[in-house]
Amino acid sequence: MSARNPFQAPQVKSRRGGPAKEPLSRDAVVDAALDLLTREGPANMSLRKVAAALDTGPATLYAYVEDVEELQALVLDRALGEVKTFDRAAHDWRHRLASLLESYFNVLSSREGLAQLAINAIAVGPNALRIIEALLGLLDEGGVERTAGAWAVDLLLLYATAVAAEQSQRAGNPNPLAPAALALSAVSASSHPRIHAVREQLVSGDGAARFHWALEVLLRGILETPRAQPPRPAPARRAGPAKPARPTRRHPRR
Amino acid sequence: MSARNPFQAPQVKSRRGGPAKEPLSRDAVVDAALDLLTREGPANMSLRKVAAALDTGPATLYAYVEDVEELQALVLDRALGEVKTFDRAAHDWRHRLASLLESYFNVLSSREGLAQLAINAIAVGPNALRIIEALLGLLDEGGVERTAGAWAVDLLLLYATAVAAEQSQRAGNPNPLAPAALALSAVSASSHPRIHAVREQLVSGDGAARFHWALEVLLRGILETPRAQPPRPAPARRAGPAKPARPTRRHPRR
DNA sequence: ACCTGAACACCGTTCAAGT
DNA sequence: ACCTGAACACCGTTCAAGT
Repeated sequence: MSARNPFQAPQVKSRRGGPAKEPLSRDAVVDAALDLLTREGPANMSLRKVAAALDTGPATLYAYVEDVEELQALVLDRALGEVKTFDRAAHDWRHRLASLLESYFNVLSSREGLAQLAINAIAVGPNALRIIEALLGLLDEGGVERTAGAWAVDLLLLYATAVAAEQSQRAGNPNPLAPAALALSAVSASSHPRIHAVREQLVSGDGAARFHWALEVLLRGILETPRAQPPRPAPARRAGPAKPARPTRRHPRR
Repeated sequence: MSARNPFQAPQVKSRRGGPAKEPLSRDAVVDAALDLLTREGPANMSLRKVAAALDTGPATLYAYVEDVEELQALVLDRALGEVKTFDRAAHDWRHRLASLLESYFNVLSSREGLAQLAINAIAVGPNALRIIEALLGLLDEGGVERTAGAWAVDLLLLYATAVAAEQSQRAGNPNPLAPAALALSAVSASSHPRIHAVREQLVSGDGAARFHWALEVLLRGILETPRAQPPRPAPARRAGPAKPARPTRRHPRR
């Protein structure tokens, strides 16, 4: 808070590139940071570099931002502004949900280091809220019960975030299949036969196919898994065993 | 520092605690680092602190370790040695799988910062391989097809790791429900009605119930979701919307 | 009162000099 | 040949002095 009103400026002063100083603001700091992240990568989004980009000393930023963690959270949410929370082309709720998560995933993947920010900061900025609200709505439309919906949103975002982070950190390495793939391809067939047998798939590059498969996995599971505590009025007994309710499942094949 | 030991006898090199030098080794470095992580937290597992704990200068460690990233990977795998890959009490493959993932989750949660390491490093050390091999075996036992099994292992570990990281970083904050819960509880009912309705569950503390619910979601989904591309020779048509054509760069590298 | 240069207490990594 | 102190190029954060 204490957000200096951005309209309060006396006059416009050449804004781009020029070293001419303009009054700082929280927004300007976040803009500069996201800009730096986009153009120069995550290693260059330090407070000092951001300050330098704004042509001031590192101490100055502390007037607008509590600490570096807060700056990162603000940058993340600013970037999440690009996530499209609805897709007017898709009418089926499942497709709209897939489309939303894909947009989220793509935005996180669009800048190196952004996904890493999303993992470290629990996103609760205005844009994160917009995304969560939309996801809850879609799941509700799909008939998912409320609490399960809340947990499901967490699970879906966790997954999309983690995959984005995993892939983008691979992107950081010059060699796309650097040490991990190398180690896996070297696994001996005798000591680890199953890994050996699927060593290709474990590191497989086809991110899109995997992403859609996992989304399908998550949605099916979410639609079919009731919470441990069934929604019927419980008897006098206290709330419950930590253990999952009995599987009750046939063994589906294929 | 560098308190020269007055007892600096050319004696046997008393191994614990004493500043008497013993020959370093990669193992000793990893041990010291894990020890530091366990006792002093992730912020204190810097190369410099590890070197200091071993009573030497920071440059010395580079004889045993490529860089800090490698050290972190080694520490992670050392810690993963504690994961129990089989549980003789449980006979059902589902329970054994749940038990294994729980053990993995518990180990990552046992030291602050460990889960964070697991997210950043793609785990391919010997203990990670042991865990992956065991998971592949369990899924095979459950009738999951090979490639789906490989993807499923990735998904299951990703989830367990992400949850551990999410929770442990909450643990870092003095107030367990610090800024995230606060922000969520403040969400207005009019602008975000669905979030408002489930604001409790979104941040809900009952980690165990959620973990089991999610595991159930993942397993059901995995068992019931065939891969997008059926194993028959595909016709000319493409399977999906097929996101971006990947760069296909093939630099020999290194 | 506000702003910020300089200082503080750290990093990871490199290198040349000492043994 | 090996080891490592010192140096280099960075961090985030604090504070006192200057305007």
